Amino acid sequence: MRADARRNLDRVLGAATECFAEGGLDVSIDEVARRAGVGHGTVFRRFPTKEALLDAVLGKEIDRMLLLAQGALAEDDPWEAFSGFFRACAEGYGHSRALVEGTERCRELPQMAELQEAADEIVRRAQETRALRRDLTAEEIFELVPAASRFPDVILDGLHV
Amino acid sequence: MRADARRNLDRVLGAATECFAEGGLDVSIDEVARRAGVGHGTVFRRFPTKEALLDAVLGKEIDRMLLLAQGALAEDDPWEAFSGFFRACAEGYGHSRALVEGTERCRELPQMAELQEAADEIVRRAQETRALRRDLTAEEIFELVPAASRFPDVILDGLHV
DNA sequence: AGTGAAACGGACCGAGCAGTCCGCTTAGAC
DNA sequence: GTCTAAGCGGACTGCTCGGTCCGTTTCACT
Repeated sequence: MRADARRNLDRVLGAATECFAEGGLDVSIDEVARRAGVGHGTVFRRFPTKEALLDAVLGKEIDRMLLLAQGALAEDDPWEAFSGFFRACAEGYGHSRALVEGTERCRELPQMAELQEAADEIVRRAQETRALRRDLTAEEIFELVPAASRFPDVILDGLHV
Repeated sequence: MRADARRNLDRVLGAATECFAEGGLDVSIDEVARRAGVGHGTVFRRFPTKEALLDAVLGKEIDRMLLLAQGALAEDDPWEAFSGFFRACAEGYGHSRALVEGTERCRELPQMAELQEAADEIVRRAQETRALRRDLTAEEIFELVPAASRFPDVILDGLHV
């Protein structure tokens, strides 16, 4: 891969991440290209459709979440692990409109399976110690993340037993 | 106003309410007109812009909420009044994507001032009896409504003292 | 039934979007 | 320095959408 191509690819991914985070998934490719300082033809050469670009951006966000989840699984106290991870997810959501609007699309990303498993385990451990209410599945609990991005303490209070 | 005009106006408002509730604010005017069984010229005759139609639909939803709020203010127990109203709001949000996506726009509707006042009073009373946590304003509390549309009990647990 | 105004609806316009294409530029191997 | 393939970007296309316009239809009053 040529050096200029590599550089432009990085710029495009960076610009797309920022644009979608700030303006949501409806931001146009022209806008992304402008912010990246390239022509929009260059964007389409790397990502054949807008959806492909979206998947790349969301995939990187999922990867970041996965690292956080693995960190939480290394923690001793299960409630601390859960609440810390939950707060981190909430903060991520608060910083990115792309995540909020793209939750549905994320479900179909390959990385998601692993993240799902990690999150399940974090929840299972916290529920085992009776610190976390047991009438909700992991999936349901993480539907509360968007709300928690504004008021994490209220939500965690509601989830604590 | 001619009878056919009145009938078509009702149909358009009804169709718009359904369309925006199901598909969000991005549903096209053509779609609304089709569901109403009229040409899209007829829609634009009554509502000069799409925004005007949106405001009409959202305004009617706000009116419904206001009735619920006044009902709650007639209730004896302040916590019951608050939690009942909060649940009703949550259910309304759950049934309408228009409300979710149009929260911002609602803020500028004339009816909103009165609803705001009523909600403030409902919250004030519940906080006075120490049933409702006092570290949040009414406005902040109602930002939790979208989350509560899925899991009202969790949110109310988090809000109860 | 006749008439005039009100209402109708679809043809039409312009803007903005995703996606394509091709002539020009440039990196980097020799 | 030369050469060539990889890379570039902007002109272009087709589509959808909000909004306008006007010839035709329908209501409702006498």
